[in-house]
Amino acid sequence: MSQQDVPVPPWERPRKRPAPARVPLTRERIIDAAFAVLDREGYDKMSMRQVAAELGVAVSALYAHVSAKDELLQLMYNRMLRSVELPDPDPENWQEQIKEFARDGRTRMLSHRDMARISMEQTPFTPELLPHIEKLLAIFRQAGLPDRVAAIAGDILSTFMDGFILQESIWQGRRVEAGESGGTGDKGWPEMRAEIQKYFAALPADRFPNMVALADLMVDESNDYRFDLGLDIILRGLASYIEEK
Amino acid sequence: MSQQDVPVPPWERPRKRPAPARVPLTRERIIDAAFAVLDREGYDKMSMRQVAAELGVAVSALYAHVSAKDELLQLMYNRMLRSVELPDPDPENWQEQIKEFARDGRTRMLSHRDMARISMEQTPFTPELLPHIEKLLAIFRQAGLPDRVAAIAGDILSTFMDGFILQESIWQGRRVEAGESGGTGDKGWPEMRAEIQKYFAALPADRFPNMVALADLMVDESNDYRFDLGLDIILRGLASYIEEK
DNA sequence: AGATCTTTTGAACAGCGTTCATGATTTAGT
DNA sequence: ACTAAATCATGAACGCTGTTCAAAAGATCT
Repeated sequence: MSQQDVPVPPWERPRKRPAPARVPLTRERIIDAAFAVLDREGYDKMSMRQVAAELGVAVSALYAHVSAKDELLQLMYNRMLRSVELPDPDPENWQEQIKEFARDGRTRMLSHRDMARISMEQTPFTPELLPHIEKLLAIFRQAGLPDRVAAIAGDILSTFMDGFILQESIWQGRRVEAGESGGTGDKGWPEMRAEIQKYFAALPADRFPNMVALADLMVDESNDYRFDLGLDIILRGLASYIEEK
Repeated sequence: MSQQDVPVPPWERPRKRPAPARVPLTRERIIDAAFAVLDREGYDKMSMRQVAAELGVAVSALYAHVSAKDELLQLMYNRMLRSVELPDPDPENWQEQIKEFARDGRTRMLSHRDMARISMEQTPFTPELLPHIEKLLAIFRQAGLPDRVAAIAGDILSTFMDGFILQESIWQGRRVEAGESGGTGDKGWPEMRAEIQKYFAALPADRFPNMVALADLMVDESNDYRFDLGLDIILRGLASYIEEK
């Protein structure tokens, strides 16, 4: 930024050509800007025009590097899981390996606002994903899962992950919306949770006995806890197929 | 339709007022039209303007009955699960009960194009859903699940359902898109599946041994089969908690 | 320095959700 | 039956969206 405001000092110019005056637009820079806008404004407001504005550039300039918004979203998706790495199969610890993979994935997703929305729209079998799918398959197979289960276990898992995180971020989105309108409406997570819990507990007990009874458990637990429990349920289910081989 | 083109015959006019000449716009009619547009054009093209056109009415007329597009989508969502009914808990058959519920839900979703997209955006605890959640809880608890598991079992299940169906419909969407462009590109499901399978099988076997080995199983099975297997995995996982009570 | 090729621009198109004053139509009161 | 009141639908407008394209600007090479 400041590099292009200040003239380049002579002693730092060993290059033949004085380095391009204008920093050229690249895919990488566009993706960076897109993430900046996404994190600041959210998915709904992340328009091409906003991204261009972030770069101080005309909208149409983007289309020289990116064929459409869909492609940009795909690039963002790929960027996000660029550094994902799965361990080699360790049949003793396969459940823990999978859990760690899932938790890491969730952390990645949540590290960018509304990322789950973007992830959901992507085709599940992108070339960048193939190595990860391969490793997942390896882990499942070496754990002893029958092939027909191993073949779709990854599907089930990623479906759960995407779905869970998407729901999670939709909830967060609602909270922000509600907070924007009113002056005192900027209620945080705990307040909102308390409200819902109160609402559940106040339901007519004759028609909703179970909801009233479980109001605490349904709402009070953190998303981390619920995610882990869901993960555990799925892994137990998968494990139950091992003997059948 | 033809009722307003042809003058009303005198012998069929026992009403004081000759029945409103213009059929009044109602929420129900708007929802009907919205579904018509959705099924015909898909989610992306289902605009307020299209819905209004479907009714032969100005766009702004809709806003007298529906506060915003979000509300219309919510109404569509509620309409879809209006007739959902869950059985009373039968602890002997709880797994089969849940499976039937899930299969019925999936059928409903798939009966309207892109319905999963709409469903995903909805808050999970809408008043219309409460009775269903209550019954689900009843089934899970009477089956012997510990409370902390029963409380989020419904969450896990619906997350899986929504996620799975959404992925499913995104795939279908891609297929349609691809089919629209090219003349011979109108490839059906089986052709596409065969292509992907071929692609998997043709991967370098040294780097992707598991994918090559499981190419058939990963792609060849129908969505119904995969959905049922996923369901079974989750139910087995849930069942594994029963003893711990 | 001039010509070539790449990148960026600005304007435009068609469509979107939403609002609002105006005009039409149905309902209610006398 | 005729008028006053309330309801409903309209069309135009605002500000936004993704995307295209001829023209201008910039960098590169001879």
